[in-house]
Amino acid sequence: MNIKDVAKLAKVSKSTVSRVLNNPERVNAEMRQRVLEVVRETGYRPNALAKELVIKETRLIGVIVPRINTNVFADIVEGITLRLSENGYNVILLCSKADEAIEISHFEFLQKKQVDGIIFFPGNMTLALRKLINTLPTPLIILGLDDPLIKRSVVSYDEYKSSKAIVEHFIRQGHKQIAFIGIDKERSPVGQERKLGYTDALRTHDLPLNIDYIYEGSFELQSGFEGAKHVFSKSVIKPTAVFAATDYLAIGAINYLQSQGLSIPEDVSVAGFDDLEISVFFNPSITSIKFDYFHSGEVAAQFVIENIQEPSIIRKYILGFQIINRDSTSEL
Amino acid sequence: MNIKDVAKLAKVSKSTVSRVLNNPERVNAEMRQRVLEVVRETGYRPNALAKELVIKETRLIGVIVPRINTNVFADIVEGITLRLSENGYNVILLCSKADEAIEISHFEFLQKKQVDGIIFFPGNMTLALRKLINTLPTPLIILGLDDPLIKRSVVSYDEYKSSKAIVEHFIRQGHKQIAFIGIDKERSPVGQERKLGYTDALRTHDLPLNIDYIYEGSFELQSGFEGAKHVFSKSVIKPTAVFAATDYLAIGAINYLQSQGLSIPEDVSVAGFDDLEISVFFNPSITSIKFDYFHSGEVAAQFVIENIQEPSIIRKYILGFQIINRDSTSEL
DNA sequence: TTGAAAGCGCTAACAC
DNA sequence: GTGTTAGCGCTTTCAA
Repeated sequence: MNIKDVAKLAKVSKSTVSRVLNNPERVNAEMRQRVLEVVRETGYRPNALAKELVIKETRLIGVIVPRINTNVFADIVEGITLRLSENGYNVILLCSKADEAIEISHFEFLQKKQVDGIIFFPGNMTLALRKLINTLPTPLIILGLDDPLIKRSVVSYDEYKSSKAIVEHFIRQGHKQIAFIGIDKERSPVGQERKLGYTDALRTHDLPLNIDYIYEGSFELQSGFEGAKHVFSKSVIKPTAVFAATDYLAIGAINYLQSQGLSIPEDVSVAGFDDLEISVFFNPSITSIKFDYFHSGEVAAQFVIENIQEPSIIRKYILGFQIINRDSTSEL
Repeated sequence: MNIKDVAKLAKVSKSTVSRVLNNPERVNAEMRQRVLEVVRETGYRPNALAKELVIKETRLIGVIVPRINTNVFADIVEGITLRLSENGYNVILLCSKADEAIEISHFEFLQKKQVDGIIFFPGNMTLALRKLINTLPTPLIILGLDDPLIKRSVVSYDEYKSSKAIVEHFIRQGHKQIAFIGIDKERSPVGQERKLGYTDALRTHDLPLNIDYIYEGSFELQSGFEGAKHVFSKSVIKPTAVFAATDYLAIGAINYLQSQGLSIPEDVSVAGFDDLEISVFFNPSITSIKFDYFHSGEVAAQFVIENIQEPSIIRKYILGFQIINRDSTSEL
């Protein structure tokens, strides 16, 4: 069933059917009725491929993320999807596993598919990727990473500032021995930003940087456990506070510390990052940094729509954060 | 830049360019080199819309889910996405908010977009939806709900059997006063299945059904708290065990019980459902039912691919479950 | 207002 | 092996 068949059945031309579907006001009521009747009876669905080939607009946005099933990415993707659909756009979702080769092939795929725009959360930034991003003819929004050499709108998270803020929060509470359980450079650039916030906070407040206080592993809960074990067995003077680069890591760390008979926060304060839904119900409830990831997805969606209409606009949006002070941390 | 431009630059015909890109072995090496050279230099990307209009295959699968940012759906979507992309398919992701009208409009959208297949996780099943599902010309896989009147391949979760199993686990441990904290009928059909497993387990073992032991609310943590409060304030004889229909609800319930000075599991055993990543690290670690949602997504992907090749095949896959016995439950 | 015809960028017979 | 041509299903001038 195509437009020609409908036209025949309604005894009108293809053009008229097309008009009824796209500019109904431009066709007189009687014919319009005839056509709509046929459309209803036959269940005719206009072929979007053919239409889009002509109008050069697919109303499709490509979304490239390293993963989907983590709180952060799932929130972002839902924010993007909902906001886009409010504006008549839909999402082709692509998972990159933070692998550059996959990312590049996704870009090629999306170009072929003629998407109207792309929202990209890079794993790591490389030369090849940066070049690709700067030369791609498609509207493109970068998520999570503000590279000065990239001329695109960006939605980023102030990993550095927020990390620094929570470490300074510890310092204000009188802590001087502060450990950091983070994420490997190789695994994510995010880990480095959060680490830098930590080291700079110490430096700013003239506290020594103790290499034994730093552990960098993976995102997994287990890595938080390992990290705390590492830090607390290695160091001579034990830390009084631990900044974990995610709430999962914080929970893992708390588990280790409690298994060693330490009380949180009486013996050690522990803070996390990302404020999981369960963090408030954990025992002790976890002090954390909260970003509204869902909203960042909405903003990215807004940006890409804006860029489709006005490609020259470059915006930078840095998502605000909150320190949520709970029972896992206390004054020294 | 289109195929005609490339042809001109390479001094060959459009067909030759097309062949180089789709059946390179059918064109001699010299011309192939010339064409590939031009493609590389110009960065030409063939327009997939035009191609797909001819070959009638988009290699796109529509995925309709109620939400994205919950552990369950995020896992499913990632499973689908990864498995599909291994097979050269990609995903258009649509969020329905479990709203029938939105679901129906998504189906229409996907038909127009000429997707090769659809994977659909319905909110609730209605007459209109069932009819649509049975008549849609597109290969379609149903997720999460095995309706006897639907003639499609299905991937489902044995909510009933698993719920019954965990309640029977309680019964084997000597519990007789078992409460249920579930989810409103209106919110999700899943809630009812889990409740049925609960009531049937009691019935099977000749235990009385006490209406005061049942609370049905939302998915939220807070609802678990409220549920426990409700059950424990209302009942004369207090329950010795609580089956919560999700781990979030279990955590909420545990929080309430602990706030009342009760020890878990000494005073009350609490079991959850879905085995969140944090459940093992919670204090006490939570007894739960584990489904491999990621894998269910992979299976759905497999089914839809199979249906594209062989539309007549109808398969039913019921995902297995495991009871994970941890510290939140014990013998009476 | 309506219809005829050209064209979007590609593939696939078919003839050479 | 290569080019010519028709056609996929739609929109959009243009003329009537």
